[in-house]
Amino acid sequence: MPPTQFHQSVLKWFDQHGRKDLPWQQDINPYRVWVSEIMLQQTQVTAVIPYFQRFMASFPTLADLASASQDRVLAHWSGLGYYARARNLHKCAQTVMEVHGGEFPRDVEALASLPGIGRSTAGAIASISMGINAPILDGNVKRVLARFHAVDGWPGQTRVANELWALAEGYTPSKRCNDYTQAMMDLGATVCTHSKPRCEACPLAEHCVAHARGNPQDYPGKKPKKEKPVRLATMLLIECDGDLYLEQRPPSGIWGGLWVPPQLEGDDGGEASAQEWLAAQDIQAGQVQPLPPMRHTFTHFHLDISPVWIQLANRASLEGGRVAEPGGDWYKLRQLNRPRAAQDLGLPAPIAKLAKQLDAFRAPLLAQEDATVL
DNA sequence: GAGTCGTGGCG
DNA sequence: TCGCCAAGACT
Repeated sequence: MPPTQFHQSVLKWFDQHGRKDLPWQQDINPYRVWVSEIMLQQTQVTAVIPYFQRFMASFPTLADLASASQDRVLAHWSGLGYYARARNLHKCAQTVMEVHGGEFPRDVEALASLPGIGRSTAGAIASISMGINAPILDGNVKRVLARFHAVDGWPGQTRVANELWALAEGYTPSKRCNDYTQAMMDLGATVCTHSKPRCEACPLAEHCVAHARGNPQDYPGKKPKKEKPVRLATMLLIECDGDLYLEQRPPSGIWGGLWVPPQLEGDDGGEASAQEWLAAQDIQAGQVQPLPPMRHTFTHFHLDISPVWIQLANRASLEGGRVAEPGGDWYKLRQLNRPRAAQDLGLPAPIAKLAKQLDAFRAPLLAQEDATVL
């Protein structure tokens, strides 16, 4: 099928069925498109929309983002995952301000050299917000092209990726490249879906090899799977008079820069381990009580969490035992559990959940204490 | 090339 | 409940 016919079919379909009302499709400019593309990496549209809205309300321009603190940027990312995206986003904003005079370079390679922007994201920003003829190859486009040409193999392999990039480049039109880019993503997201593709609604079905073979679901090839290892952690929910003690994670790695309770890694002893830890730290605690364990699954491992609620009579008892480890701070549970937009703190999703559980756990006990006093 | 890096939804 | 996966990039 000649490229001209291919993109004409796709554009015609887009005019009738494409999405045009997503938040980042309004008031299009490189900044908004860039933020949306970063948020949408490995993340579905429905999850991104509220984050994008809050983000734009707080950081309307590139300059606003560049001058914000990393903590505040991470707080706006809290719950969205892949936090390196937020750290790179912040760094990228500052780079564009300092190196490019506050304007994104109108050049795909220059875009791709910026932090957090790879080849595909650079193509999306360039085509959608600048009208530059540049191909993209995100998960949607990979799926559409792999099926259309029945490309065998997993796209993680260089050979397969090169093949798909060549196809993507060959089909990208010089006119309406912005609509074409959006159209291919829409087609992959709404018609050529990974399970139960709606081939009857596809403008390319007539010439699609996988459709002709009757096995579109077999493309693209699946990534070879591996067992996810299980890691253990006892999380110490140290609480004093409604405040929770949290520490900031190191700048890179899991939950980099986010706030979490002290944890005993590789240990699921729960209450017993917590007691041991308290004794070793020479900390006098009040009540020590286990909360229901939870499993949190990352891309490449399971984390089995044993939360323990540790009540302290006063904060000094903790500070006395942990003077060697500064960097922690106290946060009001009530504040941690406010709606996300009001938060000023980046919390990983399971930690936010734990904070809520702890609050719920404490409520009836507090009521009981009040009743006893009366 | 293989690992690392989150989270929520869905079958 | 559980595995798979969704608008990838970086080391």
